[in-house]
Amino acid sequence: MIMPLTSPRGRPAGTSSEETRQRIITAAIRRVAEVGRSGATIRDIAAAAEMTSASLYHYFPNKDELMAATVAAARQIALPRLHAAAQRSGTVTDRLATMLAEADRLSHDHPYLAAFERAAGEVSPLRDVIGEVVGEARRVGSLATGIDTDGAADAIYALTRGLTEQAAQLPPEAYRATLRCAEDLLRGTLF
Amino acid sequence: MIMPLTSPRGRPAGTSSEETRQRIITAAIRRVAEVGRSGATIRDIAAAAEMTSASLYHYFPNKDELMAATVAAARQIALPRLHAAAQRSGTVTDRLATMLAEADRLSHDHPYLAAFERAAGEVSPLRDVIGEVVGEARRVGSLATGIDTDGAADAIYALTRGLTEQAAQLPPEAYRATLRCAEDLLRGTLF
DNA sequence: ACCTGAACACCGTTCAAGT
DNA sequence: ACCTGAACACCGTTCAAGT
Repeated sequence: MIMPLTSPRGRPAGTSSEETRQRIITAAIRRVAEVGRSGATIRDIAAAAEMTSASLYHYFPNKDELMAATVAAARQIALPRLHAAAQRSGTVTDRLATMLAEADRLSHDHPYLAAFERAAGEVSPLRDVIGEVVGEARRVGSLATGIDTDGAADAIYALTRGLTEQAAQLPPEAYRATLRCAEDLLRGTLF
Repeated sequence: MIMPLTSPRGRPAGTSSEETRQRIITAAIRRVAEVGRSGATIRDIAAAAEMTSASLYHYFPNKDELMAATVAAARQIALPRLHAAAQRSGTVTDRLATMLAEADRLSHDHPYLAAFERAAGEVSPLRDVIGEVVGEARRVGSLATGIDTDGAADAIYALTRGLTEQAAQLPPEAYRATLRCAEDLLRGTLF
Protein backbone atom coordinates (compact mmCIF):
# COMPACT_ATOMS: atom_id res chain seq x y z
CA MET A 1 0.00 0.00 0.00
CA ILE A 2 1.43 3.36 -1.09
CA MET A 3 1.02 6.22 1.41
CA PRO A 4 0.27 9.67 -0.01
CA LEU A 5 3.21 12.06 0.21
CA THR A 6 1.29 14.86 1.93
CA SER A 7 -1.23 14.93 4.76
CA PRO A 8 -1.30 11.22 5.55
CA ARG A 9 -4.07 11.95 8.01
CA GLY A 10 -5.35 14.83 10.12
CA ARG A 11 -5.48 18.43 9.04
CA PRO A 12 -4.31 19.38 5.51
CA ALA A 13 -1.08 21.36 5.07
CA GLY A 14 -2.68 24.83 4.77
CA THR A 15 -4.50 24.55 8.11
CA SER A 16 -7.46 26.08 6.29
CA SER A 17 -9.64 25.26 9.26
CA GLU A 18 -7.71 27.68 11.48
CA GLU A 19 -7.85 30.30 8.75
CA THR A 20 -11.62 29.92 8.57
CA ARG A 21 -11.86 30.31 12.35
CA GLN A 22 -9.81 33.49 12.11
CA ARG A 23 -11.99 34.78 9.27
CA ILE A 24 -15.06 34.30 11.47
CA ILE A 25 -13.44 36.11 14.41
CA THR A 26 -12.36 39.03 12.23
CA ALA A 27 -15.89 39.30 10.88
CA ALA A 28 -17.28 39.16 14.42
CA ILE A 29 -15.03 42.00 15.63
CA ARG A 30 -16.10 44.17 12.72
CA ARG A 31 -19.82 43.40 12.85
CA VAL A 32 -20.12 43.72 16.65
CA ALA A 33 -18.27 47.06 16.40
CA GLU A 34 -20.57 48.21 13.60
CA VAL A 35 -24.02 47.07 14.72
CA GLY A 36 -23.59 46.04 18.36
CA ARG A 37 -23.67 42.69 20.06
CA SER A 38 -27.34 41.89 19.52
CA GLY A 39 -27.39 43.49 16.09
CA ALA A 40 -24.54 41.22 15.02
CA THR A 41 -26.64 38.17 14.29
CA ILE A 42 -25.09 34.74 13.83
CA ARG A 43 -26.48 34.82 10.30
CA ASP A 44 -25.01 38.32 9.86
CA ILE A 45 -21.52 37.40 11.10
CA ALA A 46 -21.57 34.23 9.00
CA ALA A 47 -22.49 36.22 5.91
CA ALA A 48 -19.65 38.70 6.61
CA ALA A 49 -17.32 35.67 6.79
CA GLU A 50 -18.80 34.37 3.53
CA MET A 51 -20.50 31.27 4.87
CA THR A 52 -23.84 30.07 6.16
CA SER A 53 -24.93 30.28 9.81
CA ALA A 54 -25.19 26.49 10.13
CA SER A 55 -21.65 26.23 8.83
CA LEU A 56 -20.40 28.67 11.47
CA TYR A 57 -21.67 26.27 14.11
CA HIS A 58 -19.09 23.81 12.84
CA TYR A 59 -16.43 26.12 14.34
CA PHE A 60 -18.14 27.55 17.44
CA PRO A 61 -20.75 25.74 19.58
CA ASN A 62 -22.89 28.85 20.23
CA LYS A 63 -22.92 32.65 20.11
CA ASP A 64 -21.56 33.09 23.65
CA GLU A 65 -18.51 30.93 22.88
CA LEU A 66 -17.95 32.79 19.62
CA MET A 67 -18.05 36.08 21.54
CA ALA A 68 -15.67 34.73 24.19
CA ALA A 69 -13.21 33.59 21.52
CA THR A 70 -13.51 36.97 19.80
CA VAL A 71 -12.89 38.82 23.07
CA ALA A 72 -9.81 36.64 23.68
CA ALA A 73 -8.53 37.37 20.18
CA ALA A 74 -9.01 41.12 20.69
CA ARG A 75 -7.10 40.82 23.98
CA GLN A 76 -4.28 39.04 22.17
CA ILE A 77 -3.97 41.99 19.81
CA ALA A 78 -3.87 44.65 22.54
CA LEU A 79 -2.00 43.06 25.44
CA PRO A 80 1.52 42.69 23.92
CA ARG A 81 1.64 46.32 22.81
CA LEU A 82 0.37 47.68 26.12
CA HIS A 83 2.77 45.44 27.98
CA ALA A 84 5.73 46.66 25.93
CA ALA A 85 4.69 50.27 26.50
CA ALA A 86 4.51 49.69 30.26
CA GLN A 87 8.08 48.41 30.32
CA ARG A 88 9.68 51.51 28.89
CA SER A 89 11.74 53.50 31.39
CA GLY A 90 10.84 56.59 33.39
CA THR A 91 8.92 57.33 36.56
CA VAL A 92 5.75 55.46 37.38
CA THR A 93 3.55 58.28 36.14
CA ASP A 94 5.71 58.53 32.99
CA ARG A 95 5.09 54.87 32.25
CA LEU A 96 1.37 55.12 32.96
CA ALA A 97 1.17 58.11 30.62
CA THR A 98 3.10 56.11 27.97
CA MET A 99 0.53 53.34 28.30
CA LEU A 100 -2.35 55.77 27.85
CA ALA A 101 -0.70 57.06 24.67
CA GLU A 102 -0.07 53.53 23.38
CA ALA A 103 -3.71 52.62 24.04
CA ASP A 104 -4.62 55.62 21.93
CA ARG A 105 -2.31 54.56 19.06
CA LEU A 106 -3.62 51.00 19.31
CA SER A 107 -7.18 52.13 18.72
CA HIS A 108 -5.89 54.03 15.70
CA ASP A 109 -4.21 50.95 14.18
CA HIS A 110 -7.21 48.71 14.88
CA PRO A 111 -10.23 50.94 14.26
CA TYR A 112 -12.81 48.26 15.14
CA LEU A 113 -11.05 47.16 18.33
CA ALA A 114 -12.14 49.91 20.74
CA ALA A 115 -15.72 49.89 19.48
CA PHE A 116 -15.77 46.12 19.76
CA GLU A 117 -14.48 46.16 23.35
CA ARG A 118 -17.06 48.73 24.29
CA ALA A 119 -19.94 46.87 22.60
CA ALA A 120 -18.83 43.51 24.02
CA GLY A 121 -18.34 44.90 27.55
CA GLU A 122 -14.84 43.45 27.54
CA VAL A 123 -12.56 43.83 30.55
CA SER A 124 -9.55 45.61 29.12
CA PRO A 125 -6.11 43.95 29.27
CA LEU A 126 -4.96 47.32 30.58
CA ARG A 127 -5.94 46.28 34.11
CA ASP A 128 -3.22 43.60 34.21
CA VAL A 129 -0.50 45.89 32.90
CA ILE A 130 -1.50 48.73 35.25
CA GLY A 131 -1.37 46.27 38.13
CA GLU A 132 2.25 45.44 37.27
CA VAL A 133 3.35 49.07 37.09
CA VAL A 134 1.61 50.06 40.34
CA GLY A 135 2.98 46.94 42.04
CA GLU A 136 6.47 48.03 41.11
CA ALA A 137 5.75 51.54 42.34
CA ARG A 138 4.86 50.01 45.68
CA ARG A 139 8.12 48.03 45.81
CA VAL A 140 10.18 51.04 44.78
CA GLY A 141 8.41 53.19 47.37
CA SER A 142 6.99 55.80 45.02
CA LEU A 143 3.41 54.99 46.00
CA ALA A 144 2.23 57.12 48.91
CA THR A 145 2.17 55.33 52.27
CA GLY A 146 -1.18 54.07 53.48
CA ILE A 147 -2.42 53.57 49.91
CA ASP A 148 -3.80 50.15 49.00
CA THR A 149 -1.90 48.75 45.99
CA ASP A 150 -4.85 46.98 44.36
CA GLY A 151 -7.09 49.93 45.11
CA ALA A 152 -4.68 52.30 43.36
CA ALA A 153 -4.46 49.99 40.35
CA ASP A 154 -8.26 49.70 40.23
CA ALA A 155 -8.67 53.46 40.49
CA ILE A 156 -6.24 54.08 37.62
CA TYR A 157 -7.84 51.30 35.62
CA ALA A 158 -11.22 52.93 36.26
CA LEU A 159 -9.80 56.12 34.78
CA THR A 160 -8.48 54.38 31.63
CA ARG A 161 -11.68 52.37 31.22
CA GLY A 162 -13.76 55.51 31.39
CA LEU A 163 -11.36 57.10 28.89
CA THR A 164 -11.67 54.36 26.26
CA GLU A 165 -15.43 54.54 26.63
CA GLN A 166 -15.42 58.25 25.97
CA ALA A 167 -12.99 57.87 23.06
CA ALA A 168 -15.90 56.51 21.04
CA GLN A 169 -18.30 59.26 22.09
CA LEU A 170 -16.24 62.45 22.05
CA PRO A 171 -14.99 64.20 18.91
CA PRO A 172 -11.24 63.58 18.33
CA GLU A 173 -9.94 66.95 19.58
CA ALA A 174 -12.11 66.84 22.70
CA TYR A 175 -10.81 63.35 23.41
CA ARG A 176 -7.21 64.47 22.98
CA ALA A 177 -7.81 67.25 25.53
CA THR A 178 -9.37 64.71 27.88
CA LEU A 179 -6.34 62.46 27.48
CA ARG A 180 -3.97 65.32 28.37
CA CYS A 181 -6.02 66.15 31.46
CA ALA A 182 -6.04 62.51 32.51
CA GLU A 183 -2.25 62.62 32.37
CA ASP A 184 -2.27 65.70 34.63
CA LEU A 185 -4.65 63.88 36.94
CA LEU A 186 -2.15 61.02 37.20
CA ARG A 187 0.72 63.40 37.87
CA GLY A 188 -1.30 65.31 40.46
CA THR A 189 -0.95 68.56 38.52
CA LEU A 190 -4.58 69.09 37.55
CA PHE A 191 -5.67 71.30 40.42
CA MET B 1 -78.85 65.80 30.76
CA ILE B 2 -77.16 65.23 34.11
CA MET B 3 -73.34 65.46 34.20
CA PRO B 4 -71.45 63.00 36.46
CA LEU B 5 -69.89 64.67 39.50
CA THR B 6 -66.39 63.28 38.92
CA SER B 7 -64.23 62.82 35.84
CA PRO B 8 -66.54 64.46 33.32
CA ARG B 9 -64.02 63.39 30.66
CA GLY B 10 -60.35 62.60 30.35
CA ARG B 11 -58.27 60.73 32.87
CA PRO B 12 -59.92 59.43 36.10
CA ALA B 13 -59.03 61.01 39.45
CA GLY B 14 -56.43 58.44 40.51
CA THR B 15 -54.31 58.94 37.37
CA SER B 16 -54.01 55.15 37.33
CA SER B 17 -52.47 55.35 33.88
CA GLU B 18 -49.42 57.17 35.22
CA GLU B 19 -49.18 54.66 38.06
CA THR B 20 -49.20 51.81 35.56
CA ARG B 21 -46.45 53.54 33.56
CA GLN B 22 -44.39 53.85 36.73
CA ARG B 23 -45.00 50.19 37.58
CA ILE B 24 -43.66 49.19 34.16
CA ILE B 25 -40.56 51.39 34.56
CA THR B 26 -39.83 50.03 38.04
CA ALA B 27 -40.14 46.49 36.68
CA ALA B 28 -37.84 47.38 33.77
CA ILE B 29 -35.13 48.77 36.08
CA ARG B 30 -35.22 45.61 38.17
CA ARG B 31 -35.36 43.09 35.33
CA VAL B 32 -32.67 44.80 33.22
CA ALA B 33 -30.46 44.92 36.33
CA GLU B 34 -31.12 41.24 37.02
CA VAL B 35 -30.95 39.60 33.60
CA GLY B 36 -29.43 42.25 31.32
CA ARG B 37 -30.95 44.29 28.53
CA SER B 38 -31.53 41.47 26.04
CA GLY B 39 -32.47 39.01 28.78
CA ALA B 40 -35.16 41.40 29.95
CA THR B 41 -37.77 40.47 27.35
CA ILE B 42 -40.84 42.62 26.76
CA ARG B 43 -42.89 39.63 27.85
CA ASP B 44 -40.64 39.29 30.93
CA ILE B 45 -40.89 42.95 31.95
CA ALA B 46 -44.64 42.92 31.35
CA ALA B 47 -45.01 39.83 33.56
CA ALA B 48 -42.96 41.53 36.31
CA ALA B 49 -45.38 44.47 36.05
CA GLU B 50 -48.31 42.03 36.20
CA MET B 51 -49.64 42.55 32.69
CA THR B 52 -49.40 41.10 29.21
CA SER B 53 -46.81 42.17 26.63
CA ALA B 54 -49.45 43.45 24.23
CA SER B 55 -50.85 45.56 27.05
CA LEU B 56 -47.42 47.09 27.72
CA TYR B 57 -47.44 48.37 24.14
CA HIS B 58 -50.36 50.55 25.13
CA TYR B 59 -47.92 52.59 27.28
CA PHE B 60 -44.69 52.43 25.26
CA PRO B 61 -44.45 52.22 21.45
CA ASN B 62 -41.43 49.84 21.41
CA LYS B 63 -38.63 48.42 23.53
CA ASP B 64 -36.17 51.22 22.69
CA GLU B 65 -38.61 53.89 23.88
CA LEU B 66 -39.33 51.90 27.03
CA MET B 67 -35.58 51.72 27.71
CA ALA B 68 -35.18 55.44 27.02
CA ALA B 69 -37.99 56.27 29.45
CA THR B 70 -36.48 53.95 32.03
CA VAL B 71 -33.04 55.54 31.62
CA ALA B 72 -34.64 58.99 32.06
CA ALA B 73 -36.43 57.82 35.20
CA ALA B 74 -33.19 56.42 36.64
CA ARG B 75 -31.53 59.77 35.89
CA GLN B 76 -34.33 61.57 37.71
CA ILE B 77 -33.58 59.51 40.81
CA ALA B 78 -29.82 60.13 40.79
CA LEU B 79 -29.39 63.68 39.52
CA PRO B 80 -30.98 65.70 42.39
CA ARG B 81 -28.91 63.92 45.05
CA LEU B 82 -25.63 64.28 43.13
CA HIS B 83 -26.43 67.90 42.42
CA ALA B 84 -27.08 68.64 46.10
CA ALA B 85 -23.83 66.89 47.06
CA ALA B 86 -21.89 68.99 44.55
CA GLN B 87 -23.20 72.20 46.08
CA ARG B 88 -21.88 71.60 49.57
CA SER B 89 -18.98 73.85 50.57
CA GLY B 90 -15.24 73.16 50.52
CA THR B 91 -12.45 73.12 47.97
CA VAL B 92 -13.07 71.77 44.47
CA THR B 93 -11.49 68.43 45.30
CA ASP B 94 -13.49 68.31 48.54
CA ARG B 95 -16.71 68.71 46.60
CA LEU B 96 -15.70 66.15 43.97
CA ALA B 97 -14.89 63.69 46.75
CA THR B 98 -18.27 64.43 48.36
CA MET B 99 -19.93 63.61 45.07
CA LEU B 100 -18.09 60.30 44.80
CA ALA B 101 -19.26 59.40 48.29
CA GLU B 102 -22.85 60.41 47.51
CA ALA B 103 -22.78 58.28 44.34
CA ASP B 104 -21.71 55.39 46.55
CA ARG B 105 -24.57 56.00 49.03
CA LEU B 106 -27.02 56.37 46.14
CA SER B 107 -26.18 52.92 44.82
CA HIS B 108 -26.75 51.62 48.34
CA ASP B 109 -30.24 53.18 48.60
CA HIS B 110 -31.22 52.02 45.10
CA PRO B 111 -29.65 48.57 44.72
CA TYR B 112 -30.88 48.00 41.15
CA LEU B 113 -29.86 51.45 39.91
CA ALA B 114 -26.12 50.94 39.37
CA ALA B 115 -26.59 47.52 37.80
CA PHE B 116 -29.28 48.96 35.56
CA GLU B 117 -27.12 51.89 34.44
CA ARG B 118 -24.29 49.52 33.66
CA ALA B 119 -26.50 47.05 31.75
CA ALA B 120 -28.25 49.84 29.87
CA GLY B 121 -25.02 51.65 29.00
CA GLU B 122 -26.48 54.83 30.43
CA VAL B 123 -24.54 58.09 30.42
CA SER B 124 -24.38 59.02 34.06
CA PRO B 125 -25.89 62.32 35.27
CA LEU B 126 -22.58 62.75 37.09
CA ARG B 127 -21.06 64.27 33.94
CA ASP B 128 -23.29 67.34 34.18
CA VAL B 129 -22.64 67.90 37.86
CA ILE B 130 -18.88 67.43 37.45
CA GLY B 131 -18.95 69.93 34.62
CA GLU B 132 -20.49 72.54 36.93
CA VAL B 133 -17.93 72.02 39.69
CA VAL B 134 -14.94 72.09 37.31
CA GLY B 135 -16.38 75.13 35.56
CA GLU B 136 -16.48 76.94 38.88
CA ALA B 137 -12.91 75.80 39.63
CA ARG B 138 -11.89 77.48 36.39
CA ARG B 139 -13.65 80.73 37.31
CA VAL B 140 -12.19 80.73 40.83
CA GLY B 141 -8.74 80.00 39.41
CA SER B 142 -8.06 76.73 41.23
CA LEU B 143 -7.73 74.78 37.97
CA ALA B 144 -4.12 74.70 36.73
CA THR B 145 -3.39 77.11 33.89
CA GLY B 146 -3.27 75.61 30.40
CA ILE B 147 -5.79 72.92 31.33
CA ASP B 148 -8.86 72.55 29.12
CA THR B 149 -12.01 72.89 31.24
CA ASP B 150 -14.12 70.37 29.34
CA GLY B 151 -11.16 68.01 29.08
CA ALA B 152 -10.69 68.10 32.85
CA ALA B 153 -14.39 67.45 33.43
CA ASP B 154 -14.34 64.58 30.92
CA ALA B 155 -11.24 63.06 32.54
CA ILE B 156 -12.81 63.18 36.00
CA TYR B 157 -16.07 61.86 34.59
CA ALA B 158 -14.09 59.03 32.98
CA LEU B 159 -12.71 58.20 36.42
CA THR B 160 -16.16 58.13 38.06
CA ARG B 161 -17.66 56.19 35.19
CA GLY B 162 -14.96 53.56 35.47
CA LEU B 163 -15.55 53.50 39.21
CA THR B 164 -19.29 52.83 39.00
CA GLU B 165 -18.57 50.08 36.50
CA GLN B 166 -16.15 48.42 38.88
CA ALA B 167 -18.53 48.84 41.82
CA ALA B 168 -20.58 46.01 40.37
CA GLN B 169 -17.56 43.76 39.74
CA LEU B 170 -15.33 44.22 42.80
CA PRO B 171 -16.11 42.87 46.29
CA PRO B 172 -17.32 45.66 48.63
CA GLU B 173 -14.07 46.16 50.59
CA ALA B 174 -11.96 46.20 47.43
CA TYR B 175 -14.29 48.80 45.98
CA ARG B 176 -14.08 50.94 49.08
CA ALA B 177 -10.26 50.87 48.80
CA THR B 178 -10.56 51.82 45.13
CA LEU B 179 -12.82 54.72 46.06
CA ARG B 180 -10.30 56.04 48.61
CA CYS B 181 -7.49 55.83 46.06
CA ALA B 182 -9.62 57.64 43.49
CA GLU B 183 -9.99 60.45 46.01
CA ASP B 184 -6.18 60.57 46.43
CA LEU B 185 -5.88 60.61 42.66
CA LEU B 186 -8.16 63.66 42.55
CA ARG B 187 -6.18 65.40 45.29
CA GLY B 188 -2.88 64.59 43.60
CA THR B 189 -1.64 62.69 46.66
CA LEU B 190 -1.52 59.18 45.17
CA PHE B 191 2.11 59.11 44.07
C1' DA C 1 -59.17 53.70 27.73
C1' DC C 2 -57.32 49.50 28.61
C1' DC C 3 -56.63 44.64 27.92
C1' DT C 4 -56.11 40.18 25.40
C1' DG C 5 -54.93 35.88 22.27
C1' DA C 6 -53.27 35.03 18.05
C1' DA C 7 -50.41 36.06 14.44
C1' DC C 8 -46.05 38.11 11.76
C1' DA C 9 -41.15 38.20 10.66
C1' DC C 10 -36.86 37.17 12.64
C1' DC C 11 -33.26 35.12 15.90
C1' DG C 12 -30.27 31.30 18.04
C1' DT C 13 -29.69 26.65 17.39
C1' DT C 14 -30.21 21.79 15.62
C1' DC C 15 -30.24 18.16 12.36
C1' DA C 16 -30.64 15.05 8.55
C1' DA C 17 -28.57 14.96 4.36
C1' DG C 18 -25.10 16.09 0.98
C1' DT C 19 -19.80 16.39 -0.91
C1' DA D 1 -14.21 17.38 7.45
C1' DC D 2 -17.04 20.74 5.91
C1' DC D 3 -21.26 22.60 4.12
C1' DT D 4 -26.35 23.20 3.45
C1' DG D 5 -31.72 23.92 3.63
C1' DA D 6 -35.22 23.23 6.58
C1' DA D 7 -37.02 23.09 10.96
C1' DC D 8 -37.59 24.27 16.31
C1' DA D 9 -38.64 27.37 20.10
C1' DC D 10 -38.58 32.10 21.20
C1' DC D 11 -38.45 37.35 20.60
C1' DG D 12 -40.26 42.13 19.24
C1' DT D 13 -44.28 43.87 17.47
C1' DT D 14 -49.07 44.23 15.48
C1' DC D 15 -53.91 43.73 15.31
C1' DA D 16 -58.69 42.50 15.46
C1' DA D 17 -61.61 41.87 19.04
C1' DG D 18 -63.23 42.30 23.71
C1' DT D 19 -64.71 45.26 28.23
